Amino acid sequence: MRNKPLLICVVGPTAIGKTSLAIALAKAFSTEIISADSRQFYKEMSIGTAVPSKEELQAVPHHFIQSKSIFDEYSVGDFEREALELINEKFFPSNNDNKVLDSLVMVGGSGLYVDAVVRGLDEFPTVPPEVRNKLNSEMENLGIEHLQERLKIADPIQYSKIDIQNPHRVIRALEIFEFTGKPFSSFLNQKSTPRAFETLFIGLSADRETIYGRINKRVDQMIDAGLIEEARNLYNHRDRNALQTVGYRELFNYFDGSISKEEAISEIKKNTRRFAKRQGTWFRKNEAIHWFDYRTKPEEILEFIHEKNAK
RNA sequence: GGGGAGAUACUCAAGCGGCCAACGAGGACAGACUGUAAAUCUGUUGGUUUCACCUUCGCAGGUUCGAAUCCUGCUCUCCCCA
Repeated sequence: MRNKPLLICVVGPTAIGKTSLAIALAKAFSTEIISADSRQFYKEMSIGTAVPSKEELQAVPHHFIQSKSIFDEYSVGDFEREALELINEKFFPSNNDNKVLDSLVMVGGSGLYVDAVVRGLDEFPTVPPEVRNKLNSEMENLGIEHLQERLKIADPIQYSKIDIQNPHRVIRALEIFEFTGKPFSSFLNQKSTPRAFETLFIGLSADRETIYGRINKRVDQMIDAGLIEEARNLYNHRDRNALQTVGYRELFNYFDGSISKEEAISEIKKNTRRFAKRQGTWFRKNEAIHWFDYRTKPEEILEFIHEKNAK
């Protein structure tokens, strides 16, 4: 008999079948689903992010799906806080009338978001967007070298640790310094917050060819389902961060005439394949994941979880 | 039938006597990753016993100390005139 509740994390590359497995598991455990998918959060996007269908959403209570707007400022940190709060409330309700759950299912292909909930990030203050905007334009005008030099002085530790060629990394470290006056590295490795639940990772996998085949097929289905219209309605907001997303960017390029429709579609496929590759790289190094072939019956995985959980 | 242009690694494409296993781009593969993460960035991409050697630039010869680069013939592709 275990003493901590269980968070079952379903991970794997895009289009592998995480959604339906998660639903099967949640049903079996009479519990609910937390989405750890950095793009399914947004209510303005649905076809291109492959959010669960109406039926699927009705079958099991889902959290975080389409709960935000692309106009919101939303980050992994926010997600970690909100998800933890929710998990806590489900496992240890503050109100005695609420049902106590002893397990929850979390699904998602966003490695960093999953890890944030399971392992936690260090605490950083929220930096106002103007700080980053300023750094972005500084980079445009003066080049990355200039920012690198600044970081070298502001935070030599981080400077030697991060990929200095990567603007996102350099700017992030600098924005923390700019806003707080303290180096980014000084926020690292604060006290680790222990989780009040156990985590069990279930990974779905398939050989490369299979994944790619599924991706190609799914992209065609998205187009048939009206992705082009969905993207067209968002075209005016194409600069929003949430819309820096595979399936939308390529169509924006089609709308402004830089590529043809056919090119856009094959670019979506290509970029989705690359995305799946990066997901694989991220998850592969997580040794806690128990991998299953994508065709494995949910019952079999269920049995595995029960076995594992009894120990 | 006559005239012209060209054949370079997975693709496109530079190179026009030595600094070339061969610029660059694409693609593919691999990797990184603490609030932009479906983002962003990095590396590799002829072979091997990998700080060295071997085999490559349509094919076969030749010139040269030395050729992807020059010469000859052949094969194929494209364009123009008939």
